[in-house]
Amino acid sequence: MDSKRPLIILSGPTAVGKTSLSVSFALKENLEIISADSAQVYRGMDIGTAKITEAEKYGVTHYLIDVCDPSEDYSAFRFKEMAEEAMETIYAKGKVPLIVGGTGFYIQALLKGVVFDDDGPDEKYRDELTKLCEEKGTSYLHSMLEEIDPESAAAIPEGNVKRVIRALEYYHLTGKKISDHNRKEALREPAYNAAYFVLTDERSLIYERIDSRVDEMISNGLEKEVRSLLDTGLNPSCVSLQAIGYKEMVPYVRGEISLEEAAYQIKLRTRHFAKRQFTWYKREPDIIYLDRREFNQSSEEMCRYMSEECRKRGLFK
RNA sequence: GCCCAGAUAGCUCAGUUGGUAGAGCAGCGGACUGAAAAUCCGCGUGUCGCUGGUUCGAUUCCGGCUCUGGGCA
Repeated sequence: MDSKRPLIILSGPTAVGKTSLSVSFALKENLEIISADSAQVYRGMDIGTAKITEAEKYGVTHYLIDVCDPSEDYSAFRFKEMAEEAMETIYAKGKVPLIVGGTGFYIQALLKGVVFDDDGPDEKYRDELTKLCEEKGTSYLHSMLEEIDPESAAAIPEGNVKRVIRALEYYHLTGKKISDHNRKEALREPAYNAAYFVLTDERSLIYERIDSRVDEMISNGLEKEVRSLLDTGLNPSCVSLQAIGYKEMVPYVRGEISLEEAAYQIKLRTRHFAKRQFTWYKREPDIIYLDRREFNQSSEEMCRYMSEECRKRGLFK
């Protein structure tokens, strides 16, 4: 019936328990896992990203973990390229890929086959615009956008400098409006025959889990991990160090804030992140929610349900 | 026991020359198409500690009480 290739996705807010469920399900259905996580790609960033350990993998093959140096800039574009390559490998083995991770933006790019048709990022141009913004203010940049692409200017608040810069960059590289591009891409149908699961739980429970996980990270040596990253000469403003847990530990390591303050900030920002993830999923169509409360927290029951849903969609032969 | 200072939103506090109040943070909602664990936008009714009094009207002034700091004994 559906000629599209099969794809299973398991996403959900941070600290909800995706990793453990994904391994159980992969073992049950003989799947291989591709990580859709913007931070676990970086080598040497293990504790703060709650990266899966070899022991936790139980022999399941994982892709897109530890594939970048922290000095590199990973992106949705790179994720899509690398994930597609990994998927070919998996299909060639006669298996179905399981995408696991909390970066909804990456999943969207892959699932809908979004085309990134410019040659970005243009770091030089970005730096130029950033400097311009510092000198002349955010309204100046925004009015530049207003001139070339009023629709984007209306959609992007003046204060959102990163997205204003991206819109300007897109025009700079292609001569086209990013608003036209976005409108076109938004109409895309999924490129795969997919089952998109989102694992959820009561929010207060997730918040509690976040708090205790952050405490664990700190007692497991997050400070040391951040120190050794900085010791390699890594610039604290690079993309990898903007990840939660790292960004907040840097000022502590420099002696600017207390450990208590750093821990508080990490917990807070992780909660905010989880909330943003919830918002993202609300907007995504065709999500199959897996609410832990409805499965009595039993991963066995959740796996059974996932298998059923996949069969219904013809994902398994 | 006495003296002083506090007591206002979940927290830290501002304020009302007497007409029932507002910031930051938290929290909640939202945006997002090559930085996404990034970045940004929106949402503020709470016995103004309790209790008497003065007043048309008290969270605001006066008295008493309770609690919390600090000081003196």
